[in-house]
Amino acid sequence: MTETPETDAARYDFRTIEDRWLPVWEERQPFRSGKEGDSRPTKYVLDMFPYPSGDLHMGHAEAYALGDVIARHWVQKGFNVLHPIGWDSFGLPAENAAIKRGVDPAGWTEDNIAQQLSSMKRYACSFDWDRVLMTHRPDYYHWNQWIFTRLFERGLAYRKPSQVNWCPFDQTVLANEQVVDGRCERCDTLVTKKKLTQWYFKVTDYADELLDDLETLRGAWPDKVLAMQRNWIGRSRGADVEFAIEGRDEPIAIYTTRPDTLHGATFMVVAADSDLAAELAEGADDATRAEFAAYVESVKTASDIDRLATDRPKTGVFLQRYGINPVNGERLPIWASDYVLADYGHGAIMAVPAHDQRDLDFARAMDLPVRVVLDCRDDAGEPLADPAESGVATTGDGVLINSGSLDGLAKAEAIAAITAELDAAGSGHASVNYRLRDWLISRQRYWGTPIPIIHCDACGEVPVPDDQLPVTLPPAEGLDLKPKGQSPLAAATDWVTTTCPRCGGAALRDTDTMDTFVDSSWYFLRYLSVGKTDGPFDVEEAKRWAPVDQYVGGVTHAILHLLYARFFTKALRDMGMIDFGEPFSALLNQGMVLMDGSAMSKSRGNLVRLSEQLDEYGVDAVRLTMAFAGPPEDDIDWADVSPAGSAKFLARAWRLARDVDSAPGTDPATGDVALRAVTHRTLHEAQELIESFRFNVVVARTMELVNATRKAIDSGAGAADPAVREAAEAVAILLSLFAPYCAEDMWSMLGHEDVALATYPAVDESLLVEETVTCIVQVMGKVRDRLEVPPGIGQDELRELALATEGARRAIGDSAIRTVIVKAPRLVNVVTA
RNA sequence: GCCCCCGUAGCCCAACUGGCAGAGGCAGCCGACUUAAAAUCGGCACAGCGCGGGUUCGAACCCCGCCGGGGGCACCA
Repeated sequence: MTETPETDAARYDFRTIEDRWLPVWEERQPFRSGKEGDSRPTKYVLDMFPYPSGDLHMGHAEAYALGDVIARHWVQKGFNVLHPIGWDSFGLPAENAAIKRGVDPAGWTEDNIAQQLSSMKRYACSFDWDRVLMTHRPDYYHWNQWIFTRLFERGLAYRKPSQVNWCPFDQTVLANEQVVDGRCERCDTLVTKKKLTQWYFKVTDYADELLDDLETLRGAWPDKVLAMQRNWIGRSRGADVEFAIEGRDEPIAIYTTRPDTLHGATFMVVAADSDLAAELAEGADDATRAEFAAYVESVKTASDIDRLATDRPKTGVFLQRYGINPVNGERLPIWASDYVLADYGHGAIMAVPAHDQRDLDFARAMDLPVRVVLDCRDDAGEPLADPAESGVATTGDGVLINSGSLDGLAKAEAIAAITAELDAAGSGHASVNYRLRDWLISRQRYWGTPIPIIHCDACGEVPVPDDQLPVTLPPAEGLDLKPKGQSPLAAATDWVTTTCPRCGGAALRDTDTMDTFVDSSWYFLRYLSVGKTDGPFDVEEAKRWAPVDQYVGGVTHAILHLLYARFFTKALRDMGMIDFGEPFSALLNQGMVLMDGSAMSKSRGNLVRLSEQLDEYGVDAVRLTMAFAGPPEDDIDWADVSPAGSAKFLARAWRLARDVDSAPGTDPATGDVALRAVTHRTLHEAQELIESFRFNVVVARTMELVNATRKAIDSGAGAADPAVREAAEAVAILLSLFAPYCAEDMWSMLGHEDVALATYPAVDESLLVEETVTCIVQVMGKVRDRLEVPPGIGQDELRELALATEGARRAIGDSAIRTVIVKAPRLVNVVTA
């Protein structure tokens, strides 16, 4: 071991630098955004807020690194940037931790928040620390309750009994969105069905708008997310058709997207678990009733397990009842089956086995007739095989046959014709259906927002008056939080027992809590007025800042959270509280951080701890690695990237600032032109690259600039050249987006303060024009020569120069020239005969 | 089954949206400095763009068809 010749101060050491600047930033708070009299134009950059389960992990590190690049860039571009953070702090993990360790969920949550907050500060996130919110605090969920009440008043929050998704492990209901592959999103338990009366938000009222407004986000949101939202809403157009039922006064309505195939209906199917099926079975004989009852029982217990299996054989029960086809008076047997869903359309269908695969499968299983009413052809114009024989339904467009007045028509015409016919006859009409269901928000859990409703025997559901909000959670102490099918709040007798706000009589509080997605559906508005006590947010502040200009977060929320936030935004708009209908004008989805090809997990043994990476390579190197790894949407495999390489680069950049040997404020105009050109080209390009999220390329360009500057110092203009200072300052400013500590230290060595607030340097356009450009000379598309030409060269002049080149002449030889393509100043292509 | 996205050096990734396949980095190799090493500085090599057709003067880029990988939805009538 020998002494290093350099002193500490002359050597890049991330630990020293982090220790130096963290307290300074803590003191200066450069990212406070609510200052009085700030006339800069506004930008709202939002990172999805974290759930406080443990410390920050690599995924957070990526998300916040990328969000920070955007926020910091807009600050340097002269915007008043709002970049807040908070915690999505209600939810099952806190409750489960509480059950497991016997601690208070509130304490557990607050501890984790404190730890994450401190990690965020170390990570140099450019958050405005004056605007922090936490959804588990009464001053936040107060306004969940207030908004709930407004939705209730408008009929957008309502209670209904229905078959709900039930997680037997967590002992709570789940939204459709929280059921993944038939399993509970949280605990992976198979989900079953249960009939319960629950609270819903009427998202379906906005189905059309939620779908149509996606158009306005095209280009600003990832196509993938738009497609997923479109899919989820699942609008389908078709017709409702009424079938008279023998022995029943009322007809049954069915929904179909193919009313043109009405003549091909050979039976009807109702959802086995629907009220309609039960009612129809009631009118059948004893044997049928018994068979039906047994079938329904088997469907209920096994449905979600079996639904996972594809190509499951069709099952069902003939109800011994008949419907009448309105177009031809035929008697159609009515079956009950689980392949028809109770909560889509009318829970009943007409079955056209020839032209619907599911109906055909059922028909073949039950030996029901198949009637072809479409003449379908393959690409060669040959008729397709008879579905009854082949087992393959012909679901294409085809031409109608065996269909009375529709014969000879194509699909679209036939649909129009039959819809008009049904309409005239009063037995049907065009109709629209959605895959989207209303949002079930009731949860039988403790750690959430109490639903602000009082149940009164005399008055029914009575909302808690605004002046009695918030309805705060009773202390967890003494309550058994273990899942038991009923909310733990029900056991808080003193809390539950109350009086009716309307009649003053004895009444009970609703004991369910809200889905935590309610919390995150409007939090972006609460940031604008975190301390406000007389409303959820200030309308004027919303006008000033919202909607969010740039939202950054994981694609895991592509459906749930974004759809709900969009719904809330539209509802709040209709209440007159905001004047826009879409919450997030632009969306960036970062990828995941993997290790060795798969998601990190302790059990898999491939967990990379953020804190350890930060200790080993420093905050800056980790952040830079996140940005440099590739396009932000791509997953990063931590095994493929090199935080050590990033650290090395940062040291190299840092040494530029150390080596600069000219005074601050030196006019760069007299500096080395070649280096200046590189600097200005980099600054010019970087802006566009950042604004199109190509951060990896920005870093690469910055590396080039560092290399060019190093070269200028060592073997060119020298450390005292003004261009070297200009370049080093540009490096510091660009690097501040990715590596704030290193950049701040460089900036300080260069004689300045607060690199985060430094103005993005003006690009000197004159330095961007190149003296000469290389023109490639092709013959028949192959490169044969090159020319150095002025960028403004004319087409004709360039053609002549190119034709005269040695390479071109040799390649052309004796051939006649047919055409010469000239794209001045970069290319000439000679086409020979 | 349906719908999206992606295949460029050993690896991560660029390519002015149709014009010289290579910017940057990792790993590798060589050299300078060093007694030696680390650090640093300088240099080098490596793919013909998943495959096959088509359009074009010209295709990594556009079109068609395959192959491979990833993701979403999935009995929604």
